[in-house]
Amino acid sequence: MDILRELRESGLKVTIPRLRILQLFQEGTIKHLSADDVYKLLLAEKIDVGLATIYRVLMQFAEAGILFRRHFESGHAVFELNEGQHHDHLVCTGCGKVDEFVDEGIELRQNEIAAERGFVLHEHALSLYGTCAECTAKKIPPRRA
Amino acid sequence: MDILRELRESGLKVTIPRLRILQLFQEGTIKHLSADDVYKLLLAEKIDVGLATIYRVLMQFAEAGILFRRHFESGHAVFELNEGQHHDHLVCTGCGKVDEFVDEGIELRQNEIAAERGFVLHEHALSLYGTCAECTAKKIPPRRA
DNA sequence: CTGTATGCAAAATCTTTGCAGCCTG
DNA sequence: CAGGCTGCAAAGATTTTGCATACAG
Repeated sequence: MDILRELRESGLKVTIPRLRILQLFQEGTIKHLSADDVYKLLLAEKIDVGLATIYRVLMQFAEAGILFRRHFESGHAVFELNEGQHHDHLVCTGCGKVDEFVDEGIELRQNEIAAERGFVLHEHALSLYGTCAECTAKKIPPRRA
Repeated sequence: MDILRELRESGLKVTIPRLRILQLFQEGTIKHLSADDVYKLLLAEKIDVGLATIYRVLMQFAEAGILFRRHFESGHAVFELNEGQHHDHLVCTGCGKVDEFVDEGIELRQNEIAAERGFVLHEHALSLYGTCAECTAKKIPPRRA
């Protein structure tokens, strides 16, 4: 199993919480999960786990490069699988849906801008906030800033 | 005074805390301030103010469109003056310095991307994280994710 | 005067840490 | 069997809310 290898290569012991958490992300049903989301999902599976463990595991996964930690405007962190391919986010403020995209042109300009200012870029986050087609149809108003 | 008008137009009474907070941002010495930054600055000015008031005022200013509320990777919110001109951020993870930029090409692509997906865009945030020239010279390593 | 705004303290969130015992390798 | 891992509870950090009093208009 590929999950096992990923854990071992990070020097992490294979435990029930780690396995289940990683599986949750790899299933891909919901790509962006907060610590609390994960907690609730595991409890629903009758897995006896503490929130503290979730936070510790998510942090370790992020440090190991297995997951990314994102901060949308929500005030709390959400995690998503690192699938190699970098991408940016399009967040619907109506229903919370998160869409992903990549744009080569934008990536290039970012590097140019950083270079012009003498910055060595090691990460970037582009998030677009809007109302998706369904929410527009339902006339759900843009969330206030 | 222009500050007074801005407050009155938002239907907010002109009080010492509001005046001082708005002045802090308009002075522009530091463009991005957290609630706690503002609190400390006001205390240093011998102004008797509570943290709760700062949060309330910052929130009201953000709702009135006077300030923007940003979430960089720090886990807490920072505010900056709404100077009309939209811009994005280049954050140094070494010293915390925040640089600003605008790129017409990126703006255009963002709108196209949103349109392609049926989103009505009402906001976006692009933050580049890197190491600035000075920190690179001092060999300050990129902060871990 | 009237309704807002404020300071203080308590509560609510989200996240991290300490600790004794459990489990993987 | 040793060291890492876990759950629980407590502590931290940031932000919000309740309430009586103070102040702007």
